Amino acid sequence: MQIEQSSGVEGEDLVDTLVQTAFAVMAVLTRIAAGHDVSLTQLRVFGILRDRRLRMAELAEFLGLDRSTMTGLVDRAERRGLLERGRNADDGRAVDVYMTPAGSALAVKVDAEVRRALNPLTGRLDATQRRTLAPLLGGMLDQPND
Amino acid sequence: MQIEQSSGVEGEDLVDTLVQTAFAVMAVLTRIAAGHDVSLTQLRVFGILRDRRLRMAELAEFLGLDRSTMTGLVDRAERRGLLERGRNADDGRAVDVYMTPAGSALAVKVDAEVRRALNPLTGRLDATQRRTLAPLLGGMLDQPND
DNA sequence: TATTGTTATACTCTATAACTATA
DNA sequence: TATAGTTATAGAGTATAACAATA
Repeated sequence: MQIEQSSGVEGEDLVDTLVQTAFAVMAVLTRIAAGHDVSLTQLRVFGILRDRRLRMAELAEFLGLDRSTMTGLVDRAERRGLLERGRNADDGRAVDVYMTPAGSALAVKVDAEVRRALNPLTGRLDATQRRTLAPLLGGMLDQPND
Repeated sequence: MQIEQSSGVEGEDLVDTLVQTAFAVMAVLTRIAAGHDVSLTQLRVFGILRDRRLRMAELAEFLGLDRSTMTGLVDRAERRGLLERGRNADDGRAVDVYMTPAGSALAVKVDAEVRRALNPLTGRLDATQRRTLAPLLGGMLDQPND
């Protein structure tokens, strides 16, 4: 399996390559996120809340994290003015979370940087290869994993 | 970019798909690692030390982490009998790290689990697609990123 | 009674700065 | 003087258990 981003990719199988690709992509994301003093998890939060307003519990569900973990995560982002909490109209127990304009602006900037960073990676493929790769990866993701 | 593992992959571009794939793969790795009470970083250490004995500084370099971070990382793994420290023959300042038999055994077990978990993912592709995908991803990884 | 979110607590990962032992 | 590793410290991410407020 080789859980590292070593470069030599020749005879290994698809799983090896998948794992190496995943680590390479995560390294890029982590580096860009760190450049804006946000964590990978916060990046995911921004992606999820881009066009949604969710309750804490729903956000936790999306992220696969415990509800108690969300408190600190949202606390820190709120303290920096990137997220905000608000009341939920339907349920007095629930707390909604949503992006602030500053948070959205940061998300857009990070998105652009990620594209700029990853494009040279995907750019090593020619147009035909790119058109081939996307649906192949997409096909793998189509169904949720066990 | 959509930094989340939502399922709908239709019109997005290759970068989106790549990021989603990376998150999906990392989720699998994290879950399996957690099942054995090891972190993703420790999994990477096992991958790197599989067939090598490295100095602390070299291991840090491979992982892209600070040397001070390695101390705790190796401490915890050593305390659990998965790694060991030893003297370096050439340099009295250096400390070598290497897998114990127990560590290697765990690495083999985790490796098998990862393959079992990821194969259904790759298994959704037919043989031709699999033969196409591997070299495409490999081509992207061939050169180190900026 | 059950659910939502928070708090208290504990552990891991991570970095920076200061220290020691060796080169 | 420079390098290797560790320690001290601080902050983020994560989970479990206990709790208050609401349903």
